[in-house]
Amino acid sequence: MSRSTQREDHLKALYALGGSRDGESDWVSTSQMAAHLGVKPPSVTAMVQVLTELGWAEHRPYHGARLTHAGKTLALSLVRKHRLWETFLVDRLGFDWDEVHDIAEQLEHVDSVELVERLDAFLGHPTVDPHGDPIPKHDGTFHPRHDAVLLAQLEPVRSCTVTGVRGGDDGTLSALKKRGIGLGSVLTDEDISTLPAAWLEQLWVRPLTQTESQEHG
Amino acid sequence: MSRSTQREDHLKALYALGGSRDGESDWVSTSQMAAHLGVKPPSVTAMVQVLTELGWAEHRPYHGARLTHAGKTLALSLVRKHRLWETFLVDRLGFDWDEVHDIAEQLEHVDSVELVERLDAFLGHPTVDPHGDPIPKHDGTFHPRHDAVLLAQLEPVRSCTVTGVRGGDDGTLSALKKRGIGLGSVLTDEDISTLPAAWLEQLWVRPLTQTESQEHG
DNA sequence: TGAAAATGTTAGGTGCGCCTAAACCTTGTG
DNA sequence: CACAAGGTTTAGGCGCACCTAACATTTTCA
Repeated sequence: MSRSTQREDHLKALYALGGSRDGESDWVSTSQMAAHLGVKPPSVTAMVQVLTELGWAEHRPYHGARLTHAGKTLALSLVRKHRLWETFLVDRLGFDWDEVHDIAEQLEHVDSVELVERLDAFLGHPTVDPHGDPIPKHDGTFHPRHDAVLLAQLEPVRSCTVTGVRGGDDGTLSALKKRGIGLGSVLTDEDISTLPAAWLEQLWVRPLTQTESQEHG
Repeated sequence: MSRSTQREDHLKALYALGGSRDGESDWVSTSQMAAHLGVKPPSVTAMVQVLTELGWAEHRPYHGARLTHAGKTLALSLVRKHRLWETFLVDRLGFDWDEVHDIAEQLEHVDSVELVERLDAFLGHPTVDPHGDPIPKHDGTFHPRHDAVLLAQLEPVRSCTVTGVRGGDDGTLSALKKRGIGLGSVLTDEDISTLPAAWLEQLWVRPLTQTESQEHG
């Protein structure tokens, strides 16, 4: 990979683990990042120091690292590329949603601003990727996610439609597929009670409307 | 770039410079490759030795290197990827034909057989890329190039249509574009006599049919 | 509160692709 | 036929990202 691919991967890890709240990102520990990236903690320490010198992260030794504003902007542009490519792979090339992560991972490191913008236009400026995750706009802001909530926060628990999967590693995705769960799937109360607890924090859902509820009894 | 990107680039250089005749490739000198790849000769020597160990090239010290059959097959799969991506960039994303080389260079190193085959299908199994160069099929053979000949071999010289550009570095391509020459351009006898001599070896052309000749006086 | 356990960083080393400088062919010429 | 000129390979280093082992700090809980 090009010299900067590693930097980009660490930046993305920081974004993925540090939370993307409005305002500031959370502090992320070295070993968390190491686990996420499949390397050993000392490697992360070294890389985080580079990111710090570049002004993309700040590092409190023994406590963790987090993105600066500049770093977050950059991370968002990577997320944007990743999700646009995933959309291309699924919508245009017909891949399944659980097959595209690794390929998009490689495609997202292709360096050309023009390419991203043309791809975006070609796809019709999509607002969410095939996993239901929102695609950042060119300026780094998100299209608002309408009425979706995490399944764990659905109160009271009732029937709902799956609108997205948070995180979205291929393992979870194929497990979901095996159970017949995809974007747009309808989950009944009983369905929900039989799901692995971990998934409650991963599934974005939208409660069914009155009409929809009737159709699904 | 991933560990193997360098190997792939050297392999492609060997293919590009060694000629793609049916049968055997020509011997290519270390410094030729070095110039082509933008590195120094000793680096090429080292890499060629690696390719030799992998069974992709043979090396006669002080004389040069050439592809083995296995190496050629691999090189062709890279050429295939490159040209399919170029086709995508021009036909689907609307890039100009002289802008796409560098981007395709990066895209071609993405590692996924499935991706290439789906891209091929998505593009409608094209037989030539936007420069008019033939796209190798999955099995490494070429679609036959119909009646095209290099302009230098056009005998007798007469009006013709441009069907391809050999080599196709971005410099030559934009020079061509500046003179209004692209795929499908018609060149008259006079046009041809004013072209830089170097281009005669680079332009693939097809003589005009009777009917076409009349239209262009 | 003061170890022991858990976590993070520094030190030192490896592989890879690249470089420059020096030693080594091969070739063309007197 | 020798030797100068030119291209090629070997020798020796460098930067980068990674590792393991050793050291430093923070956290946990008796």
